[in-house]
Amino acid sequence: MLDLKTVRERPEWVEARLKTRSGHYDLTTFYALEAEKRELQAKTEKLQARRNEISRAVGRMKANKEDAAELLTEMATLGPLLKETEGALRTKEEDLQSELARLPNLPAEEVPIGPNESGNVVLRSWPEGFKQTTPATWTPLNHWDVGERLGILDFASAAETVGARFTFFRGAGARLIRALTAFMLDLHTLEHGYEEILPPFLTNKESLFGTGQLPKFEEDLFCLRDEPFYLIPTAEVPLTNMVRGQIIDESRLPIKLTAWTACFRREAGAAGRDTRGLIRQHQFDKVELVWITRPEESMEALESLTSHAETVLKRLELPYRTVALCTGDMGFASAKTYDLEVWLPGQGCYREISSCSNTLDFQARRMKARLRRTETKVVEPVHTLNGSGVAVGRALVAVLENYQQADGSVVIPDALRPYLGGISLLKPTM
RNA sequence: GGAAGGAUGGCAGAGCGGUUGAAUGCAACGGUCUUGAAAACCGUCGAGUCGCAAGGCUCCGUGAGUUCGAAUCUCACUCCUUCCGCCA
Repeated sequence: MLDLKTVRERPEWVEARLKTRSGHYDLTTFYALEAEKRELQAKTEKLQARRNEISRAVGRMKANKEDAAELLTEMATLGPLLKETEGALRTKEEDLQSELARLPNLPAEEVPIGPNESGNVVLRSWPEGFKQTTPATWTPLNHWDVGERLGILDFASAAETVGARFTFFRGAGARLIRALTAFMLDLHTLEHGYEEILPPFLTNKESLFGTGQLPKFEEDLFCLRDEPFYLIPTAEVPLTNMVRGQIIDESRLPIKLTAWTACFRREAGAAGRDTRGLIRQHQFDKVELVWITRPEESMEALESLTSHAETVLKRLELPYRTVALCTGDMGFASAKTYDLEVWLPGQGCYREISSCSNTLDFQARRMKARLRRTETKVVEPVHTLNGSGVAVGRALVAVLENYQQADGSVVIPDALRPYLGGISLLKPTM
């Protein structure tokens, strides 16, 4: 949620910033609503003040056994009028709020301006001097071919029992998912200082509003038929909402949380895209990183958080690059986003494996998550950040494609071996 | 699922329908005292919103109702606690 004051006081700046995003945002109805609302508010409060005055006077007169008939007559007309005005104000406020809630965050000043992903800027690649070459003597396979030959990915069974965009991981495949998850959680908790959380995989409307998935992106979510719950599309939702409604002592910040969860997405707008393989599933595992910070430290925190996600890929020795998303490609709540894209030799391209965002106070305002300054006692919104550290399914894709050998076998990355009970090589079964 | 109780400020915990935005305690902050600290004492101490300001208005789980006036009365809902049943 944008700060109402900023939107009101710097309209041309806000509009210019919004214009750099994809989609167009017209603020004229917003400003009209805002003006009407303030007028109504002034009127309502004047009436309320009078009502309070009268009831105080009536109380005093009754105590003194005086006659309050005249005041009661005034209330007879003022009462209904007030009720009507209050109702109108309330409606207007709701309209205004829902206008405001539909506006995305303003991109930070340093974010490159661009219309879509073509405007993104590659900041760095790892390892340095990495060449996107493929072996001369053999052609790397797609991960789904690698996985099926190893007997660890079973798409057919999933299609049968559930439908498209689901997978059964079998044997070493299931174990690899578990190993990747444990490796990432250990890294973040033991070396990067995060608290591990195991949150609920269901959430409610309020939390989804807090992080910005609702009201605009309902069609991306799975919801239950008989209960008012949604399946989480990312652990960002429960983790960030842990501080919802709270006033946190400045001394307790930053709060750094990590969690493994399954994530559930409708992928409603992605029909026909990435239909094969693990890249775009309705359910996938992800290790998430969330920071709750003081405003002045959030941009630095974004660099740390991103480096923590990068460390996962470095330890797994997976080539990747770090990309600054441009204004046209950023998510709704984000003010600044870095994507990590991992190299997939089987497909000959880089694919997103992590997305790290600073939402500044955008989610905090929606959640009413605030901090209290130690010195001044002033209360102000916290800043929230989130990032994947990293997507587990896509990490498996990257391992399968990068570690495959000419004979169809897959070498287990060193970092994962402690989690795989000594397995160091997966051999094809067919 | 059944029964009972509860929901008030950072926490604890009062609150005859009318200066109660809310006693009291703790915590916190400022000060006095002290070489320093502790203790003691004095003071400050909820959030939001409108306004240049003075000041006004809103908020005691949520919504509706009764009333001139509701934290306080009525109804519905939500959540929490305890007991019973069921259950991974």
